Amino acid sequence: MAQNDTVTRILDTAEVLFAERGFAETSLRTITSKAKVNLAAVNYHFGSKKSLIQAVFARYLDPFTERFHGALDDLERRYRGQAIPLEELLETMARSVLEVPAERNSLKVFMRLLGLAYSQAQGHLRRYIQQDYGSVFTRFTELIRQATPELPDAERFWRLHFMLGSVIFTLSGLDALRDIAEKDYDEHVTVRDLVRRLRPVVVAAMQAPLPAPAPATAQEA
Amino acid sequence: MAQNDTVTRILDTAEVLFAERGFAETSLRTITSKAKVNLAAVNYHFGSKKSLIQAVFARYLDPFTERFHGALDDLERRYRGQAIPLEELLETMARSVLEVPAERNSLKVFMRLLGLAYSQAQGHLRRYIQQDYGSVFTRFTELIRQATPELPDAERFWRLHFMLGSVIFTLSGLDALRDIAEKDYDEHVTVRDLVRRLRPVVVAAMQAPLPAPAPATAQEA
DNA sequence: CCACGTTTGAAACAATTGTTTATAACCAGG
DNA sequence: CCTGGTTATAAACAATTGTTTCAAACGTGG
Repeated sequence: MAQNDTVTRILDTAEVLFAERGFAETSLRTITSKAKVNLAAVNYHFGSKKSLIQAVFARYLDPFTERFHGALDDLERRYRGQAIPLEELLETMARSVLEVPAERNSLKVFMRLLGLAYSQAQGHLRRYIQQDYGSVFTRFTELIRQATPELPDAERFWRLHFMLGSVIFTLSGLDALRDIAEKDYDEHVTVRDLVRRLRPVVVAAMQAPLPAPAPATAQEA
Repeated sequence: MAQNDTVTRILDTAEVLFAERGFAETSLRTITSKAKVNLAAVNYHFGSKKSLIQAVFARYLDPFTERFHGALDDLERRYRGQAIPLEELLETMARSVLEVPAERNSLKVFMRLLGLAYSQAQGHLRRYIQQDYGSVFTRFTELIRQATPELPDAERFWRLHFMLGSVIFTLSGLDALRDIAEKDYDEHVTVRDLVRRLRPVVVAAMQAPLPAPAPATAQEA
């Protein structure tokens, strides 16, 4: 029934095609023909291509934010006011991300979509995500702030984005990188492997010594 | 003269438009009209849109690889056979990247283009870059290998890409992130500032402790 | 000055895009 | 049964895309 439903058939097909070809490079005709659905169905059910893209994201992000909020609730309850250790916070986020595909498609697709959203020029997508799902991120960063009181606010901001870049970049480009890695080293790596490898790196990065202060150059005030 | 030359006018306009809107989202008509050049000029001088894109990259990457190779030559000469320290290698790479805009446009545009190239689905662009400019990267990673003998090869491979992600992600999304950072914290941050902030983070990440070995899960051999 | 290869110009091309329209099929509730 | 709103279908739409064509303009070597 869910499989035969036109709406979910469109979403299922669209998310895969978007992930492997990008948004602009995926036409509605490609989606509808592969989904065995009439072309007009997209505009009928979603209104426009743009809305379809957002719907694809919502289907991933809604379960994720719910889980993540719940996990953070648990954490705060357990630590009741005390600062939650950095490792716990990162661990919780990783666990929440890894749990998403239980309700949806592969985690690989999800990360690829996220990567596309952030690299999208102009950034209507990033703005949409920020607007509808920014609150979890805000809550998370605030907890990170309490876990790393020694870091200046600006420094923490940038380091968080450094790490966000590591995660999104490697996980969204996983297929291409895996090909290289498999050829050069034996290993067949999974998303979970990468998350495991990311953990100590992220912790070390957040706890790295502060950079040398900016040198006063001639062209600056 | 260089300014009046049709070819360079096309390239100058294209790289800016590509950087701020993406490749698929930038039409040849937008480029040629903004460059005050006839529409057919692109196909006449470059053959196709695809070739134009590659030409835009070549104009950045050619000077970069030349400088970078030269800088690595200097380093190897100075250390004559001994392993070059990690910090030196990173410092050299950063300096080479920062020097590029001296010959070309802004560094911001360069990083944005790199980010787009890597996030491009399918990845013909990534393949083109790898094919024509992969040798410098290979040389660099070999030196990194000698500088971090304690790291398993696969681990170093992934950590390098983690860091590549940090750099490309933050620097290519600089404009959007800067807006947030400026609002929340005072600072007006430049690319050079980010590179300075990246240094200790990258070093710490590369030297982080090894991850816990992969747990033997049920579905794995 | 003329002739010839190079570059520019305006127009047309064929293909593809997202979206809309009008009609048909469906499928419940009276 | 049939009637009314919901969904599916095929066709057309208008706009935009990259590319090609062919004639005009250019500029340089004879």
